[in-house]
Amino acid sequence: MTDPRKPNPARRSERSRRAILDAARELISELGYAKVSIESIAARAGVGKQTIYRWWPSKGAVIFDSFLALSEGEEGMRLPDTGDLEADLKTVMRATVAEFADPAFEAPIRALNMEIIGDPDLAALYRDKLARPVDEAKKARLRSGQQAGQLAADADLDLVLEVLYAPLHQRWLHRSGPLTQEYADALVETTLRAFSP
Amino acid sequence: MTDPRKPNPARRSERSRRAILDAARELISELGYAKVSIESIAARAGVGKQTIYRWWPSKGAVIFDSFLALSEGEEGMRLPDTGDLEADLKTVMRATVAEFADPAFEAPIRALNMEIIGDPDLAALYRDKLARPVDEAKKARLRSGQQAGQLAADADLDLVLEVLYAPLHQRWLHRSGPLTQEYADALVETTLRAFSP
Amino acid sequence: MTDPRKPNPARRSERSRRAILDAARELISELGYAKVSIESIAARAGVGKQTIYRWWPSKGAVIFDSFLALSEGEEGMRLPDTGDLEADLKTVMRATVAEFADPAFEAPIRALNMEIIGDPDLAALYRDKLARPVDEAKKARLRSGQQAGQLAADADLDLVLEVLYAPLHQRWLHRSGPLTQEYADALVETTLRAFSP
Amino acid sequence: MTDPRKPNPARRSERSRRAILDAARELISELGYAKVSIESIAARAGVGKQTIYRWWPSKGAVIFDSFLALSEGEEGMRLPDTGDLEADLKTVMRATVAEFADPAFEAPIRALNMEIIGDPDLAALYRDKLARPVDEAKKARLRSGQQAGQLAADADLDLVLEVLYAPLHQRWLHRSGPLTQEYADALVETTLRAFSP
DNA sequence: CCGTAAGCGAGACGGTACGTCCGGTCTTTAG
DNA sequence: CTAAAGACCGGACGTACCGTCTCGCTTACGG
Repeated sequence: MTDPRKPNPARRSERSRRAILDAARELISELGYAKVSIESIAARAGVGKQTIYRWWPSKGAVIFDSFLALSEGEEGMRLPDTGDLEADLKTVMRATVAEFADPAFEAPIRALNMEIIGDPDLAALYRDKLARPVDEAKKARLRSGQQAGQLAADADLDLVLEVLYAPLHQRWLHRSGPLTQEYADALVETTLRAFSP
Repeated sequence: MTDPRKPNPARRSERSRRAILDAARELISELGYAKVSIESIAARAGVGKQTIYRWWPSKGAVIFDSFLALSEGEEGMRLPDTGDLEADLKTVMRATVAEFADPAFEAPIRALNMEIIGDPDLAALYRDKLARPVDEAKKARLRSGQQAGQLAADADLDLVLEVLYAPLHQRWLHRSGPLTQEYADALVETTLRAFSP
Repeated sequence: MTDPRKPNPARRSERSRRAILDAARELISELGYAKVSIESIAARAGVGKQTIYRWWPSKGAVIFDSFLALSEGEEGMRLPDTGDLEADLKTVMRATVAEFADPAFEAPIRALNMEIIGDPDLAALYRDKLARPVDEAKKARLRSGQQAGQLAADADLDLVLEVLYAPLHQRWLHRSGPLTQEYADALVETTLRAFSP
Repeated sequence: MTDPRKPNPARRSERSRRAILDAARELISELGYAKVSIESIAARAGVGKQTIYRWWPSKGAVIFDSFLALSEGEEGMRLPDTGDLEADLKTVMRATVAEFADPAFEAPIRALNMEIIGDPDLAALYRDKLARPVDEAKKARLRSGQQAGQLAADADLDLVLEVLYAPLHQRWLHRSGPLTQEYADALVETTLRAFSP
């Protein structure tokens, strides 16, 4: 017996769903998170407000889903593995730095982060759907390095990831310092020293 | 010639200022950042809305100031220095972990972080008024450890601080893992190994 | 060739029709006209909204029909004819007063009147289907009185009916005075005096 | 001690009040009662919705007040008194017929009547503020006729008014017959015959 | 020491957006 | 092919706050 108050997902309009997620992403890029309203998303998407409220519990959830939709195809994500862990990590970290520097990415990702910080449910969803797959790919590369003797065999890979990425992420979030390639390199070197065999 | 539109700070009512900052902090603790409105702050403080708008440019600024007011007396902050850098850092990190675990601190600090992430001006203010003094105290202890040969002489102390604190901060912000004393210890050990002489 | 947009009455579900009309009357009694929506009628009747829109052009039409259904059997309506016109009219008028006093009748009839006032089409339908049969029965009794010399031979019976009923109806609609049996009697007496031979 | 939830009438903006009442009357004339929304009134008046909700409990109340505002100046209403009651009443009744024929009056008055029928509070207000003054003026003329021996000395003037006006009013409300000057005359003659000395 | 200009509480104002309800249309599935 | 179910677009509802704007009223200078 299903709860009659819940909408029936089978009848959901795919056209509307896409229009809403697209509109959400566009508006966030154009106006910034705070100035985007559910009304403006509905208007831009050519959709009734109720259609948004029927399927999402909050503005944050819509925005979150608009990100999820973006990264839908990237299932089999894989990091470079040249055999040189330090070089590979630097490549990846520099790419992350570049991403943060791109204003088209900046605004929406920042908006997503604000949402996540304030909403535990969204945070959990974020970890499951967006962060974990990426982290697993990174840990796969780290494990490969571990087997190659470039990392301590007993290193806690989650901790390694945090030491590697958290400083970068924090600098970006708080704008507390420049995000340069040198900084990315320094973080890689520091992390590898900390977890050297 | 003074601008007639700018209020005269000399006439400012200290009673109102305190009432507003207190009300802001209380409401944030009770309701969380998002549900606190300027109107509710004014009502709780027994103050006209205009009195808030006269002295603060935004809700974020009020909340920020309410924090500033708290840490006003702590000017001469000083970290313990027993000569054992690792032990001292663990003491401090464990204290930070305890702070994050206290729900009375949690909500307001989280609110402050959300504000800072979204508002560059506030972020700058935060760094100057709140973060820098604390960081300087921490760096002073690190420098002392450096002179004692417990840290590489050429270590970039800002980077050390980031490696030490950012993972903890990120875990808390994203609720991506448990904040335990063991975790605090592990971060200290990892950091010291990374920057060992 | 039939118009494909028009539903085929032959296929109409009698079960649904009754359920809708019953639900409409019940809801009007319970909530009053203004608070009854087509959605609530459909829900109460266990019927899709489309089934209502397929067969009725407006909420008013549904409500109107729900009345029509009630008075379906009363085709051969007939007023008492004891030979004493005044006595017979008083009997009928007192019955009308009693009807208006019954709250179970009050709400729906009031709703019907509001609909009729605002919608000329409905008003025409009302006159044809509901008012005329009753009025004809009344005029039959008046005509009988006319032949008995209790009413002027040239009296306009439509006018007589209006003078007799309109004051009562207006008092009820506007709640501008008490609806008592004395009042009913007074109207009969007044009318008979006005149209005495 | 005043109820703090009630707005302070002293601060009320006269400009807004007039703009709202004017907009309401205009829109009713243009669109009819059912199609006028509070939002459209607010928009037309250049006023925030809250300003309407602050001072009126319902759409009906606004529309009612817009009528009240119209008849504000007509305090000392007085009917013609030529000494010939029948002639004077015919003059007045014909004027009423003409009013009902004017489409500019028709729509708003009809709207007002629908409101009154459905809302007892509004009905009471209507009787006190709009109907009573007019009725008193009419009764004054009737009383004068009574003293001149043109009306039975013991006639209940309220009843006289009802017999005189209710048929006309009902015909108009239900559109159940033509509103002609002959009809007006017939009503006057009928009424005077019913209440002749 | 007194007028006057400021800050103050209160709260009305024009607005924007909220989240809900319903109108009327359209689509899917079952019978 | 009808009917139920219910999603859809649209738009009004009544509420909450926004930031601005008077109101009187204290309160503290400055002539």
